[in-house]
Amino acid sequence: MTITDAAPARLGDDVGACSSAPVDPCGSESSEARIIRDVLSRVGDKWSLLVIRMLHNGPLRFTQLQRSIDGISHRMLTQTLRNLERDGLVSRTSYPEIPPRVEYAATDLGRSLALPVLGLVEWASGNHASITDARDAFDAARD
Amino acid sequence: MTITDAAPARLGDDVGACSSAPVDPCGSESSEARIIRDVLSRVGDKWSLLVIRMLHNGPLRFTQLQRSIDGISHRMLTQTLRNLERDGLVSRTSYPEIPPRVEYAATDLGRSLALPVLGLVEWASGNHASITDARDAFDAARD
DNA sequence: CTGTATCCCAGGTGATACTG
DNA sequence: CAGTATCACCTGGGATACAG
Repeated sequence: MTITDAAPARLGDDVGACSSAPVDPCGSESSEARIIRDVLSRVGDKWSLLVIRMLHNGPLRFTQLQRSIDGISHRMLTQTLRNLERDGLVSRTSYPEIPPRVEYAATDLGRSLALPVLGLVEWASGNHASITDARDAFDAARD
Repeated sequence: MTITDAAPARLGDDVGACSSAPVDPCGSESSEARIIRDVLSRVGDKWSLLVIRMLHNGPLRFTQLQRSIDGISHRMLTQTLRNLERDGLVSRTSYPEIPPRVEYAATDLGRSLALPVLGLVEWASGNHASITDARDAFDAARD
């Protein structure tokens, strides 16, 4: 986990903090980077988190999800659900009735993901204003 | 997600679905959804988190960052740094020397963001295997 | 060294129509 | 109701050249 690995010691060390090693230069950097990007490409798309979040309180049907998530298209909801199902974050239960009924629910893995995600949401809620202000200031200073 | 070169920062563009109620339309739902998407579009792009992470231990120069982050292009590093600076997550200090020297550092806001982000990274590290397994199983069952 | 501008392509996403 | 396929668009992002 974490960030404790290939950290170059501040300024001054100048060139090539890791230029001597013939193999695996810079240690496990790219490995962690890959994990970060991996989780982001999974959860960082436009809709996944919103779906995860909606399913956190209990199963929902396709149409219920579509109504709950403002702006999501039919196609993207299907696609998002497929990816989440594929990654074991959401389960799909189909009832062979007429008309068909399908319920989606968060798996344990999906619910465990919701925890750190909520941390991020909390940060976003708390610092949303700071970001907006900073952005306005930056744009204003750029005239 | 939105990192357009000179984007005029579109904020509340998610209207449409809830147009009837005169007060607090759609409840707090769409508001939270907007915040989630907002933070994700900021941090969920391909490079921002990696930059934030590299700057967590101390300031770095442009070239140091480029060498540290595997695969990032000149253009995207500039662009990512501008966006982070604009949002108050990174500070930029230019020393009028020859050749020019510019140092980037995480702001307090940037560092505070790193915390929940690390939670996500930790989750990713811990559950990476589960996801991969689930995916393999899903793909195998689909033959 | 740092930053900007241009060209260009792959991929994500919406609209729409069709099937079970 | 739920899912799939097709098309068309737009944006992210790499390569490259140029400027300060």
